[in-house]
Amino acid sequence: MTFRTRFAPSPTGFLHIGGARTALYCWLEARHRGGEFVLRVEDTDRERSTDEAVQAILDGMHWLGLDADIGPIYQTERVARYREVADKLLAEGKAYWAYETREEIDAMREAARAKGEKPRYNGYYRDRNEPYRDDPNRVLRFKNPLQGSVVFEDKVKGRIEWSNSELDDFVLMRSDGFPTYNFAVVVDDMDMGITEVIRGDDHVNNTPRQINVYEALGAPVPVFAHLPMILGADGQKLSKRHGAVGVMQYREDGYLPEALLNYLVRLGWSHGDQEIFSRPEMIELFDIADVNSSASRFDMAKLGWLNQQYFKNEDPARVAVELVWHLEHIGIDPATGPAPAEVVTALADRVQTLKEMAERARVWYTPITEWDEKAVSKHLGSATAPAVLDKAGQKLAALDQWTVEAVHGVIEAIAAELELGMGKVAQPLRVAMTGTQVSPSIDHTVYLCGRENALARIVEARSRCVG
RNA sequence: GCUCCCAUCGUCUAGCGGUCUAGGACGUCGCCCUCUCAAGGCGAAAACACGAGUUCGAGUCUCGUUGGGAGCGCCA
Repeated sequence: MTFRTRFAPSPTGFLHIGGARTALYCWLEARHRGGEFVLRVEDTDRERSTDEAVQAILDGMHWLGLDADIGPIYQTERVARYREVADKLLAEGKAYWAYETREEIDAMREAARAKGEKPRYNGYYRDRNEPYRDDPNRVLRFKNPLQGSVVFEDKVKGRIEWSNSELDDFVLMRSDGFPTYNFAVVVDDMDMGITEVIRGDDHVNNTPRQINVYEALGAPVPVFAHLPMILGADGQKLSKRHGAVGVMQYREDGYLPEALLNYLVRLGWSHGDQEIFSRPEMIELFDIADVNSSASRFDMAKLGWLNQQYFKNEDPARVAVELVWHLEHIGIDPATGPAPAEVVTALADRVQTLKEMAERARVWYTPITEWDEKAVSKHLGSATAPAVLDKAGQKLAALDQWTVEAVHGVIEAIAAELELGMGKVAQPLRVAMTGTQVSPSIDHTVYLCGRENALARIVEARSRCVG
């Protein structure tokens, strides 16, 4: 039997951070065990499912590189199959029709709650053997065992036991003829040969009833692994207000998919003291059984740090591909300035997101529009600034080759000839090149401007000198 | 209310009865380096929720308390 996991999102919104981690763990577990990864879209809620959401999920998975071996499979396309299985359960006396109205069900629950009991369906039609009626309220309910308990060994939570007396006869098929989640998942996981179910721990409560359905169907019960939640930085459930955004938002915000994945894999899982994991390493080392059983919080600061680690260690050409996307996103034409890979090299240790990187790269692609007053008065207003700029203009114009090293040599020569410290040379030049007093090392800053541009900016800055 | 789950530095975690005067990472703070900003180096502060057991010995096992969370739908 092939090892098989599945990721089964419902398309009622984008792929959020918790879903992304679940998808990652399913994907890793399948890869690690040499099995297959199935993507199944749980769209039986016709009210809330949208095509846009389906697309958003697909886009998110693609961006993260979590490719499925099988799927996407859509549940709505399998309705005939659910009806078939439902009929079988009905024929075998393992399910029955019930005819209560929603109001009656609500009243039933309220009454139970009032008595301090768990709100449940009371099984009124369970043993009545009433003939089938074509009632608009009719639903098919599962005959849950009355006695005993359900026990399963969760791969992350450990042994969980549930008394059948806690479970009621839940709905298998709704009055509209569509299956409920608890029924559809079982049929699907059975049909698709899923051997390991990895999902959020908000499903732990559903597991016992699902196991009962597997058993009623005579199907093998898969192994379960329930992942703890990911909370917001404040320890509260992720909401629209703090961080419950789609993974594609992380792209917009300037994070590399490899950094997000690395962050996510370490959130709830670890391998000794290791923090950085390449994709092959994750596949090799990941084991769902090593996942922590407690909830964790999402920490943007650490994500930022990791993102920067990738800026520093990945091939600049790779990061440049993403940078170009961001440059274009803010209206900069990468063709109007230095090679993006060189920008990556210059800014890698200075920013944590591609968004910042693109913003800070702006000076090399577009003319300076704003001059920081303080910077100008402090560094262009000094007594030595004019001489520095004049010399820089001459020497840079005379350079044989325009390289970072050559530019660096010019700057050192100026400092030596004028008998000035590096600060006295670098700062006026920095203001000339950028209009501000903050930028990467001065040689890179000048180099990235390009000779023509650098010389023009020196002229412009010279005119702003006091003397 | 009922059922289930969870509990080590601010955060992510290591720890699978003795090697824990609890380790690493992010963040924070200090120092160094330094052309700005960073990055980097060095160092510091910082945690076993509480209470009973079991045991020669408990962060590690058991129970309880407290505190979080999830579920109790013809949502998934």
